[in-house]
Amino acid sequence: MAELTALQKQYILHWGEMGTRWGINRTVAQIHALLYLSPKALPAEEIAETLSVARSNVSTSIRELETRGIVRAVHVLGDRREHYESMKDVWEMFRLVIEQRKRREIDPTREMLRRSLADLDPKEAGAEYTRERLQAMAGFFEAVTELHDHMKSLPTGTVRKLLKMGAKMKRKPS
Amino acid sequence: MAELTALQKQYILHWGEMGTRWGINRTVAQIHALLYLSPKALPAEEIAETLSVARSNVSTSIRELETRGIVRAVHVLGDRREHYESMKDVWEMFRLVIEQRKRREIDPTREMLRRSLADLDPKEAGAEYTRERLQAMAGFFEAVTELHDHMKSLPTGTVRKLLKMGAKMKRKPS
DNA sequence: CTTTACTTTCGGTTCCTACTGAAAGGACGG
DNA sequence: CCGTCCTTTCAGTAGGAACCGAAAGTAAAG
Repeated sequence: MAELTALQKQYILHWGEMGTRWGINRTVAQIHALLYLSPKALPAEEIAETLSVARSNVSTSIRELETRGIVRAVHVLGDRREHYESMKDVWEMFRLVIEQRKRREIDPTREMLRRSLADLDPKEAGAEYTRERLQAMAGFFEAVTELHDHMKSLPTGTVRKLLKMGAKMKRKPS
Repeated sequence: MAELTALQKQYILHWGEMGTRWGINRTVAQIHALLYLSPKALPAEEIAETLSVARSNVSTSIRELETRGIVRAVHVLGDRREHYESMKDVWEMFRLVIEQRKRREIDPTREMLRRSLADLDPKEAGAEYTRERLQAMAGFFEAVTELHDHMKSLPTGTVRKLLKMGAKMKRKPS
């Protein structure tokens, strides 16, 4: 994996670029792409060389990927260095990512909305209208949460099926 | 709406903060929050004052919200200024956002993966493994796209129902 | 046609995040 | 217990996005 094929380069660059659009650090995303394509675990040193980034940068990035649970360290006999490998199950990977994203992007707002609705003083000017708006918004966040909670308890395969089913449901929408 | 209640302030600040986590500009998100809570359309000037941001900043932000289709200008009799109001249907709003997000975050990768799989030279070193990885990844992106395409053709109410159904499906997963 | 009210564009500044290189911090082998 | 190998931490820097205020642009009113 020391030498990258044109295709691998393209994939890694693209993934890095997309990462930024998903709010993920470019280097982090690139490292993930590299590890995902690599048949064997790689030491940090090699990652740094292959991607031409500072060794320290690799360290912090790997750390983030580890916390997210999509990269882990493995040990190779006769080598003192840590080697890193990416999770290969794509569906499971995105399940993780989505769960984390929900925690960061959905839950806080859902709670804020609940609190707001509880705190809302009916005597306040325009309380009527405000309540209406907040409730509409809260409805959405509650629904998303509910759906997510059900899905996360299912194994990967089932989720895949569920998506397929949802796709078919179009035909008899009633 | 010139004077904000504590609750409204809280909502606007929170929404702005969340915006940054969703990759949306803080000011843009705040303006949206303000308009969403406002019973009547507001002129840019008033938005700027209420949020304490530069008038020009409001201009560009409003523009972005307009392009996304979640804010529009309306005219008030006897007033030369443009007044802006937010879309109030939350579900429709997120449908828009998700669609745009998909265009930016899913489609390009899906295409890249297709191209890569087409270009993949079987004689290349490790082509076997690379193909396997790419295919797994592509499978996910194709599934997401398929699901989205079906959903976007449905009216808001149906999507809401669909989500509810998905939630129930847990009980008989077969 | 000119004035006035309003909006947008644009160059410069500020702020924030990502990245580097150097130094400090483990841990293993001898 | 010292030296070596590897990893992490940290302060400083560079690059980019957001924001401001001034200037230019547009359109309605008189």
